Amino acid sequence: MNKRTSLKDIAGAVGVSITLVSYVLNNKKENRINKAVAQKIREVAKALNYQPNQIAKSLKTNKTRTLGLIVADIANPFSASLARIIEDEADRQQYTVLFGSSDEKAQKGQKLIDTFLNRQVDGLLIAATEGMEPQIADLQQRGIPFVLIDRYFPHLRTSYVALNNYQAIYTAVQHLIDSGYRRIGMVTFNSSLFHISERARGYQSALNDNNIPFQKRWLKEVRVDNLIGDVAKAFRELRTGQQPVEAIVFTSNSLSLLGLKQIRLLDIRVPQELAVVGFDETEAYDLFYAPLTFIQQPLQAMGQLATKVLLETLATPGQITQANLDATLVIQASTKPHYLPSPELFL
Amino acid sequence: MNKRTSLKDIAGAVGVSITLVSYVLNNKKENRINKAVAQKIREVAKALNYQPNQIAKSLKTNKTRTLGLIVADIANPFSASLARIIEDEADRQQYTVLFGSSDEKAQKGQKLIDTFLNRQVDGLLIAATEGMEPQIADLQQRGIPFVLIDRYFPHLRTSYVALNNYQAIYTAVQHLIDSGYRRIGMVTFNSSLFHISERARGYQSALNDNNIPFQKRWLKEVRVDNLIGDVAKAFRELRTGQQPVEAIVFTSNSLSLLGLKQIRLLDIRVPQELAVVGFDETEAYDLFYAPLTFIQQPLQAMGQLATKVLLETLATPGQITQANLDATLVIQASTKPHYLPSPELFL
DNA sequence: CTGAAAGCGCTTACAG
DNA sequence: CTGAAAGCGCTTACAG
Repeated sequence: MNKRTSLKDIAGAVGVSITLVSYVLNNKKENRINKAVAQKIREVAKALNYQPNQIAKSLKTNKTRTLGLIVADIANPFSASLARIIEDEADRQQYTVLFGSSDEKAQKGQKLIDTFLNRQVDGLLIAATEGMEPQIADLQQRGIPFVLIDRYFPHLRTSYVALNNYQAIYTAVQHLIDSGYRRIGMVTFNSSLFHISERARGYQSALNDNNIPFQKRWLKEVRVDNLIGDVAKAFRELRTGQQPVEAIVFTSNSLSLLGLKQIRLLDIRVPQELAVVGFDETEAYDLFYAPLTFIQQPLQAMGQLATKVLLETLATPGQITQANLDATLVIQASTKPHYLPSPELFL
Repeated sequence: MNKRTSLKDIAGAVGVSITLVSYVLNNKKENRINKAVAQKIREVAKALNYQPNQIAKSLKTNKTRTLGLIVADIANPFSASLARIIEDEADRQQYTVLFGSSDEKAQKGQKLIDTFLNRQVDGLLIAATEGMEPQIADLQQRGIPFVLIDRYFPHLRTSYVALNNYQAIYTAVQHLIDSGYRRIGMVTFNSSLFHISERARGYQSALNDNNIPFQKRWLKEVRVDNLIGDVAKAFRELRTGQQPVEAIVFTSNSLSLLGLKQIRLLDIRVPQELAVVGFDETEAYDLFYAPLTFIQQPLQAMGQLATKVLLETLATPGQITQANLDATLVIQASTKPHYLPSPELFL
């Protein structure tokens, strides 16, 4: 690679000091600098195609204008969409984003944090995994700017932007009950993370508030590392026995996808035989024969707000912002009222 | 943020020079260094939780161990999956990845290139867009290490790792013809990029080699910036008139998804009324009622090879590697032979 | 076996 | 209005 032009090169060419070149190109002390000289410097800089070396700049200023983004898996549409929103918001303020996938492993998460900090990122956006609580507490204690995204730890007083998971699920279950469904199952993750337990809590509260006794066998918790098998098994169990469930709520896009696949394979009629509520908006739902009722996360708001909060924290260290954003329940045919004869029957 | 510990801090604590600390922690000149001193330095470094400042290191060594990845849109599953593979391969060699989305705009692509180069990335992985040819030529001429991925410019002698698009489509169309279909349509992008024109060429060659006269109205080119409307329109046109097509090949995951959505909305029976070949593997296809025949890209190989080629280029500048990887046609029910009565009829 | 010194490309307080 | 100088945290050729 040809040598890049440096401030020194420009200074030499114009016959001034490096200092002056730096001031001019950074638009500092404009009022005190000779206009003609400034003009000349700008011209030469352009002619030599000067591009500042951000590394050198960073070493001096201690700012890299780089953010570190840690997601569970960038290949997951949820993470990828979020990444895109964050990229755009960061770019708007001339920040660039390093990314890494933790695969839901605390150890990989820690490694990414270390790597990013060694690269002097100005701040971190972290979708935390199970077991990362001590690491997050450590970041907090060290005064490193970060914002948790999508998941957070209720016992830690840190900034975060997350979904109001309790409300999201409660609303969905209430909607099912209002539509005449009583035996309502839920497929969720086997995880101690707060956002997951909140979903279970929302589910149970909704049942409870409607005087429907919660049945343990209605709540299926699957393992992330055996998703396909566990969802299939959970689905079978929910649909068999004396009293199969009449409706199922899935609590992530991947769970919804796998659940719908089961429905298709078993040729179950939705909503006549089973009502379904999915999670997240996905193009994939468009291919399912029944338009799906789903819990829509405010992705755009979540990504933008998290980025904004982080950038504000960089400007004003120490301030803590916590946001639980509400989900929207998009109601479609997959949860049509149970007690009404299906319109299809009249065709 | 508390001050990080530097080499100086360690040197001070141990009572040796910064030089020595640097040598020890980088495992250099091991044989000439006093074991006891080295031991002590390591202990203190650990006690003070020393983490090297990569920025300072980079300024000196001119290596950042960072790669810049430019995709069309990180939110697209194809880009996101590729990003994940690249991340893993880069991580294996202690590289970190900066990413950015060009939105298929040459200008955004150029901006990303500049930003990444200013941040002194060691190399670039670029999914080029229409109009980026001069920019790529410029990179090449400046001796900047990069590898094009997924797309390349045939007139430029640069490293690239791409799909053999001609073969991919040819194979799919040949398969349709072998299965008894004659009137075969294709929905592709309206783009001058080589990988797109190669798809059209593969399509036409396959028809030609089988003595099926190519019909202009069979080849639909849609605009990226009006995808939904254009695909719907293209689909309608392919299915109407005197001689509607009997089969359609879609040439991207997004086009396939939109096409399948049309099929679902219009309640077309696949493959009885229309055979379909999709592009890329997507979980979404699992929700479509008919298992889909699709063109499978060797994503893993593509991402890994591209990253490896780039890292090799960093070690041995100037060498050029070009790879066209073959796609695999995964044959399923959506292209069942036309001339056989559908098994369904016997049920 | 060890360390003083130069230098990577910038920024900026200070002096003139 | 302008510039010499220090320094960010490292690496490494060189001297001893």
